[in-house]
Formats: sequence, structure tokens, C-alpha cells
Amino acid sequence: MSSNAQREVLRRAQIVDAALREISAKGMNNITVESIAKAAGLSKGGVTHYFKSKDDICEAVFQSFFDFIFQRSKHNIDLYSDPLSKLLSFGWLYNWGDPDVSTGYPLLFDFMAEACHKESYRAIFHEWVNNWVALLKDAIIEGNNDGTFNCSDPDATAKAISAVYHGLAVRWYLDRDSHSTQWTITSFTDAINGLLTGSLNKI
Amino acid sequence: MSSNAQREVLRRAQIVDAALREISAKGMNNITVESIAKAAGLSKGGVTHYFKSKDDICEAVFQSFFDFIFQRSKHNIDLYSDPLSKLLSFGWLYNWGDPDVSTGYPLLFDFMAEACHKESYRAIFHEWVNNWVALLKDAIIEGNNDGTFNCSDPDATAKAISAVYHGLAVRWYLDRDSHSTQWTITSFTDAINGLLTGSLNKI
Amino acid sequence: MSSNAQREVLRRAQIVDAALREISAKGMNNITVESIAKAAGLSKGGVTHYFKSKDDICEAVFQSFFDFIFQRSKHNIDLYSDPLSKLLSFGWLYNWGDPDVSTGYPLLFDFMAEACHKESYRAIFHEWVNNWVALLKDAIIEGNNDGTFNCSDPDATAKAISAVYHGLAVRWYLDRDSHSTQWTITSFTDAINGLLTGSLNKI
Amino acid sequence: MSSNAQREVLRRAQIVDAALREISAKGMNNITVESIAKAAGLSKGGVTHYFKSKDDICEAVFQSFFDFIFQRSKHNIDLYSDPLSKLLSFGWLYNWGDPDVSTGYPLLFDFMAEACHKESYRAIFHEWVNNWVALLKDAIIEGNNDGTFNCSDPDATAKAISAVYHGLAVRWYLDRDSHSTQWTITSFTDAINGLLTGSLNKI
DNA sequence: AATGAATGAGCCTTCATTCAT
DNA sequence: AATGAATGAAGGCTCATTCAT
Repeated sequence: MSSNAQREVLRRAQIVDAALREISAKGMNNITVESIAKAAGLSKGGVTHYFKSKDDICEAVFQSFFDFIFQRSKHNIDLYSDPLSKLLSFGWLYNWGDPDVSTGYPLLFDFMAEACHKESYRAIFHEWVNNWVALLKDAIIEGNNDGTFNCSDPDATAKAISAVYHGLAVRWYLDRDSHSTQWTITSFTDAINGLLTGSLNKI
Repeated sequence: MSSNAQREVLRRAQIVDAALREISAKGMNNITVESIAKAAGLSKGGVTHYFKSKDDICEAVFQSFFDFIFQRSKHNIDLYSDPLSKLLSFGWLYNWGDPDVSTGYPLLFDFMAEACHKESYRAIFHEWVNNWVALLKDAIIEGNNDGTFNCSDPDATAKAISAVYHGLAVRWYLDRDSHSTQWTITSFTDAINGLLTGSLNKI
Repeated sequence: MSSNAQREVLRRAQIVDAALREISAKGMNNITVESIAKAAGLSKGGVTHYFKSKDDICEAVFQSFFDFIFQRSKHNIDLYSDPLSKLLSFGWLYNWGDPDVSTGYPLLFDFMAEACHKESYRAIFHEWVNNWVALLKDAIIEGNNDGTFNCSDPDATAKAISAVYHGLAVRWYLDRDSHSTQWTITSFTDAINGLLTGSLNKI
Repeated sequence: MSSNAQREVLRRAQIVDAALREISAKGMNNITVESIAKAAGLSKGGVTHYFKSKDDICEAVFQSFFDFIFQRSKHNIDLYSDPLSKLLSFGWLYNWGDPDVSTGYPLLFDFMAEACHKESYRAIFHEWVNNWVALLKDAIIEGNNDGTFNCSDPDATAKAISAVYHGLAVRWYLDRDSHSTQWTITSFTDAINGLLTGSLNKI
């Protein structure tokens, strides 16, 4: 609450935001502390004053991105009341031109690449997925209760839906010229349908 | 037949192989030409004799990996005669302990991260996906012909299947502790089923 | 007045000075950024902080040397009022033990060698010669006016004097054991005399 | 006369010739053993078979160039019988389009730059100059004998002429656009005249 | 708080040289 | 004789990090 503490929060957000844009545009390994500083309108020293290392900044960026996406997903889900629309709402994240989301793809790839060799990143990824899956699971259970669905394994199904979502999103992002937005939505819908009624949920 | 040409082929393969293992284990940005050389049982100069830069090596590694995966997919598909099994055969690539395949995931992530900022990589990715999709498409058309399927848009469906496969594979790899192999297979089967019979293929 | 700007000027001068000594002593191609840094009492990184490449340093060194020699020539010329002495004053540059000047010969040779293949160096050389020639030309015109000389082509003559000076200086420097300073002065005087009264200036 | 010995002579000449062209075109420090080999139509190993190091090649190139220039000077001098023409014949070396000569300037600069830090090169330079001066000296003495000249110090005069020649030649080469060939010849003539009749030769 | 000067480790790349064939 | 594979030293450049101001 002291103006000092406020300033710190502000500055860190300013740096994380700049770093996010930098990583997204050039990749985690093609940026420098200096380029982050420049993007944030600070000097190199100004950046290191708030983050003790470049790795620290990157981790904060990834966390921040994951938080953002999770909040966005939660918000999207809450827009609907019927369970199926809740599940499909994930699809909105395909983004359709929302730069706040599409900016995140390169970040995510950098993160996944790093996660292969860094246990702490694996843990972050795991937690993020879990939170996400929980949202879907709740919607599924809700659907079970009101008779919309009849899923015997909501957890496995939720996991599968999120994984399918990821696969379609990646393809959409990396090969945009060949994959229309409509394709993405329809495919997601069809796949979800298959998962909800498939063998995963038979007994 | 010239032993020189043979040697060159051998050496390049030897280096690519070593680099693949290095990248997979540590990530493209955490290895050095020296570490590649050491892994290949050569000196730094020996490596530069065959590849003019580290980037060149990495590109060769990615190409090699993509070729391998494609060949493996093709081989798996050809093991089956009924169209549905052909589509499902992709799932075998989840690998179940085949290090030749699982080694590739970190590579793929590095590649995708790089592809966001490197047009040439985007092109490689695009071509690889295309080849892969073509295999699936052929199987779908075959299924249409023999009455197994009734898909009005084999191309879009093939794309979706490969994307879904990718999503499930990534999740399986990065969060192994929470996702059983069985989950992966069943999810894949269910999702494929949804795609083959869903709205993507209505009219 | 900002101490930062002052520091920058100081540091660059310090580095250029050290590099000049290094190049003179060992030759442009036998020194390293590290040896320059050491000679300047800095670390390698400290040097790169002020010059973005070794080439940049060398260019600054050459410029600095050319500026110095020009200023020295100008100063020497201004010491005299009669036109002939002005022309002869160039000869003082033979240096007679002034290390600031003799240090420059190896530099000059490196520069000329490089200039053969580097257009930008050719331009620098051209400009330097021009400035120098202008000084001599002014003295000749002055002599024409006061009746000392009777030169119909002051420009060509000034060029010739500077070229002759160069030739004698080079010989004096590279073959010191066989060429006395006295020889250099007398030869220069005689040659100038021949040029001032020769066919170059007969209509 | 053994074909082996003949081959060796041939090969060395072939390599020296190629290296000369390379050095002239790119500078001693911008060429590689490989580029020499390529220019000579040989492989790297073929070159090292005849010269044990790159330095060796360069030294042979310089020697070869100096020999060539000396022979050319000698030849030019012998074309004339009157002493003044003999002295002036040096001027032909300005070359006027003879690539065999103009090719040599960059070489000479590289050599001089190196000579500043390499005693052995200084010695080569010294010897070369001496031989050259001797030619001029002989012509002067001849002129003294037949009454054309009246030089009391033929040695110093010969040295000065060769130095003046060098100065004009360098200027002509490095700043061709501003210095006509005619300027070079006339200047040389005038300067020689001044030297032959100047104070160098009084008493 | 914020700057940017300075450090030095690390890495890619070049290339002279050696040597097996 | 000739090739070119292989080595490894050397050097330029980048950049994360530290620190004085």
C-alpha cells in the first residue's frame, strides 16, 4: 500500500508485459535483458533491479500468461449456463484475432521446449493443465447431473477435451494458411461429441 | 560407391544422430557445437567440416526427424487393410516406450518454437503436416469407397485427425504422470469417431 | 558537461590510443580485441562497450592518426611565413625521433594495404591527401603572388610534393640503416626545387 | 631435369602465381591456404606438399614479385643508351595498364606493413632496394663519365630517385582518379632533374 | 530508484596444419 | 604426388550479471 510497494508491482508488471511481447515476437532465446528493458522503457539496470535474472523474468512471463489464459477460460465458461456450451466455450480461445491470446502461442512453444529439460517448468505445466481440466470437469459433472451428458469418467474426458483443444489450436496457429477458423470450430465440436459419447465413458 | 562419398554420408548421419540426442536431452539452445562433436566422437573442426554452421545441423536434425516419423507412420498404416485401423495406427506413434519416437518430442517443441519466427521452418512444418495428412486422407477415401465411412470432406477430416493426434501426444508426453497410455488410445479412438461422423462430414 | 559524456570521450580516446600503439607495434592483423583491451587497461567487454567491432576500432585509429598528422602539418606550415619554408616544413614530419609521428608508419602501411580492397578506406585516403595537398597548394599560390614561385599548375605541383614526401618518408622509415635523415632532407629540398621550376609549371 | 624436379619447379611456380593473384585481390590476411589452392587448381594438401606453411608461400610470392620488378627495371634500363633515359625508364613501371605490375601494389603494401614487425622482411626489402639503387647508380656514373651529369654523390642520388619513384607510384595507384598518368611522368622527370642538379650533388 | 559502465564467461566460426590413404 | 578428412588453437562477438554512482 505504500507508494513504494505500489511502484514495485507496477514496474514488475511493466517488465513482464514487455518481456511477453519480446518473447512472443522473437523467441525466448533470441531476446536479451537489454531488449526487454528497451521494450519496457527502462534501462538494463532498471530491469535487474526488479528481477534477479533473465530466467526469473521468463518464468514470471510464463506464469502471467498461464494465469491470463486460465482466467479467460474461466470467464468464457461462466458466460454460458448449459454444460455443452461451457465445454465449447474453450474454443473461443482459438482467439479469432484476439492478440492477447494469439501472442501466447510462441510463448507456449518456448515453454514446452524448456519444460522438457526443466523439472520446475514441468510442474508449472502440470498445475496449469490441472486447473484447466478442473473447469471442464465441473461442466461435465454439471451436465451429468442435469441429464445432458452421461459420462462415466469426467476426469479422463476433461483431460481429453483440453488435449484435443491444444492440438487443434497449435495446428491452427502454425499452419494458418491451410486451416480455416471454421475448420477449427467444427472439428472441436465433433471431437468433443465423440469424446462425450465414446468408449471412454462406457462404464 | 566411392568410399569418400560413403564416408560423407556416414559422417553426416553420425553427426545428425548425435545432435538429435543432444537436442532432445538438453534443448537446441543449451547445446554447443562442441557438445555435438563430443557426442559424435569427433572434434569441433570435424563437425564443421560437414556442416557449415550449428543452424545447419539443427535443420538437418529436424528434417531427419520429420522424415523418420513420416516413414514410421507410413509403415504403420500399411500394416492394416481396413480403413479405420489405418487411421488408428497413427496412435501407435504415441510410442509406448520406443525411444526413437519419444526422443522426438523435445525436438518438436524446439522446432515449433523456432518456427514462430522463422519462415523457412514454417514451410518445413507445413510440408510435413501435408504429407502426413495425405496418408490419412487416402485411408478415409478408401473407407468411403468400401462403405466403412461416409465422409463428405476427407481433407478437413484428415487434418483434424492429425491435429487431435498431436494434441493428445503432447499432453501424454509432457504430463505423463497424469495421463495413461490407455487414456491416450481411447481418447484418440473416440475423437476420431466423432470427427468421422460429425458435422464436418454432413453434406 | 555531463560526466557521462565526458567519460565516453575519455574512454574512446583511451581505447583508440591503446589500439594505435598495438597496431603500430604488431600490425593490425596480429593484434586482438583482448590485446587492445589489455593495453588500454580495460577488459574485453569494456572495449566492446564503446566500439562495436574490431574493425570499428581500427577505423577510428586510422582517422585519429590522419587527423593528428594533418594538424601537425598545418601547425608546422604556420610556423613559417616565407612560402618555400612552408613547403619544406613538411619535412619536419620525417620526425627526427618524434615517436608520435614515427609510430604512424606501420599504421599507414596497414591502412594502405587494406585500402586496396576496401572502398571506404580509399575514400578516407583520398580525403586526407586532398586536405594535405590543399595546404601545400595555398603556400604555392602565396609564393606565386609574392614572386617567390612562378608555378602555372599549383595543384599538380602540390600533389607531386606530397607524393615525393611520402616516398622519401617511407624509404627513410623502412630502410633507416641505409638512409640518413640528412639524406632525406636534402633529397626533399632538391626534388621540390625541381618540381617548382620544372616542366610541370612551364605553361 | 628429372621429371620429378621439373614437376616441383612447375608446381611451385603455379602456386606462387595463384597466391600472388589472391593476395593482390584480397590482401594477405584475407586469403586462406584453401583459396590459394583453389586458385592454383590444386587441393589444400597439394599446396602444403610444396610449401610447409602459408607464411612460406607469402614469402615466396614477395620474393617472386621483387625479382620480377627488378628484372623488368633492368630490362627497361637496357633499352636505352643515354643515361637520362635510363633513369627515366623507371617511370615505365608506373605501368600504364600492365597488370603484371599494377597487380603488385597491393602486394607491396602488405609486404611493407609486415616488414615493420618482421626483421626478415626488412632484410628482403633492404636487398631489393639496394639492387634497384645499384641500377640507377650505374646509370648516374655512366652519365658522370660521359659528361651528361655531374653528380658528386651517385649513391645518395640513386636512392632518392628510387624513393621519389615509389612515392609517385603509390599516389598514382591509390588515388588514380585524381592523378593522371601524365602528372606522374612529368613529376618524376622534374623531381629527377632537381635531384641530379641539386645540393645533394654540390661538392 | 534507476542508470549504464564494466566484466568475463561462453560460443560460434575460421583456418593453418597434420596425416592417413 | 595429391587429396581432403580431421584436429584444435585462436579470436571476435554476445550478453547475463555485477556494481558504483
